[in-house]
Amino acid sequence: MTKRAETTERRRLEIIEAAIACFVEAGFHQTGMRDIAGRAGVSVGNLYNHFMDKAALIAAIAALETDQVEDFVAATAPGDAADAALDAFCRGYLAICLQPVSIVLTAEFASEAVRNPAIGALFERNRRILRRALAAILERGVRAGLFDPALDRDEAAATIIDMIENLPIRAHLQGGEVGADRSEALLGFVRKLARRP
Amino acid sequence: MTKRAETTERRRLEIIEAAIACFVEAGFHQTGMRDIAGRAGVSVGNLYNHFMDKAALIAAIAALETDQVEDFVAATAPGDAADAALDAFCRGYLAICLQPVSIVLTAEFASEAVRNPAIGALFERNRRILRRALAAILERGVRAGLFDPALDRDEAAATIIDMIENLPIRAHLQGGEVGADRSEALLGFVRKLARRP
DNA sequence: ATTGACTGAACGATCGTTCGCTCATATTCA
DNA sequence: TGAATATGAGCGAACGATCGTTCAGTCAAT
Repeated sequence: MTKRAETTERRRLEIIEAAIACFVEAGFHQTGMRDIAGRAGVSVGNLYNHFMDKAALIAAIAALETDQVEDFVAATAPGDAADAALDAFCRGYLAICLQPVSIVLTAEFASEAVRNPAIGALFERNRRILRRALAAILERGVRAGLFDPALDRDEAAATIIDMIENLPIRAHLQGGEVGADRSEALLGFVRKLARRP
Repeated sequence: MTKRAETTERRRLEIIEAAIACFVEAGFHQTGMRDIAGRAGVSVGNLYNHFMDKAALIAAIAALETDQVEDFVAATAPGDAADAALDAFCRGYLAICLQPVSIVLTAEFASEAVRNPAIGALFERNRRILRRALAAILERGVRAGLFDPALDRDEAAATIIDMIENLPIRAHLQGGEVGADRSEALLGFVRKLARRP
């Protein structure tokens, strides 16, 4: 890669990070291009050399999240026992969702996705990656006789992911923290949901 | 009530309903006061005779939701057996959340609440009413020996409410509907979560 | 005679985006 | 290799549109 292309990519990332910071603080629609430019230490006009428009910036952030999710899913070892894998998946994804960035952006993306199909597709794509990985763990557990054979794997996976994503948001709204007790309570619910009757 | 006060209140409701319709279509921050005024068949200036500002309009909608939630909670008969009451609560609240208005507004309020403390307080108030009612049902079930005594009533109640609220949103994003199968799957998860081991 | 619902033009601020411009770097050619 | 050319990152003023809000004025109900 040439030196020019390197600095361009670095700048691109700087802009994305500035945009994330702004969106977290103020939300998509309350953040202006001038806010992002100012935070990134760049002119307004230059934003448009790196991104077609504001929507492209939002999409780039969603794409960055896809990378993070794919890395996480790839790191969940498929060799472990299913019950241990389920625990590891929940703990790992909860750790991701507990980041302040995630808390706000998840809520922000969700509300945007409900109305904006383009964002909705990107959002749904991330969810599908997670859902499939978790459903595979559940399937493995059912085959091993660990989990309830009557379990609807896909629906259960989607429900568990929702539970994990919502815990930090809920805690944030109640003004509290997600301590070890709450994490363990969540894990208990998940285990109970998967366990055979 | 005088005739004047009557028409004023009717007008106030018309404005709120117009605002809801706009917010559902476009979201809080993409909806202008002119959009609301136009939809309500009223001048922009007149909006400010009924509501201090845009935030007051949003708050009024949240207050309307509080009424709906309180009515629902009051209607859940405390005489029923706890397991039947749990079913009824879930089905009833799911029916509320399945309304298109709820789907979008729930997501919209959640993302707004994360950042805006005033809205967050209103939002959290509605959640608390629901949480307490459901926690009471769980408590009754535990006392009757129907539910798991080790259950964290509050945390379980909050989790169940999240599950119910998220099912319609998730289905909407996936482009599908919430049929009887999905509703029943959700109910199964809830029962499993409450059941004693 | 007084009140207050109602109108719509107007205000200043801010929005996303464009555009003419400069300048450092990369590429091409003598 | 050195000079000429092409490229695109970067700037910031300016554009038209739209934002939430105000206000002087009208008119029907009290």
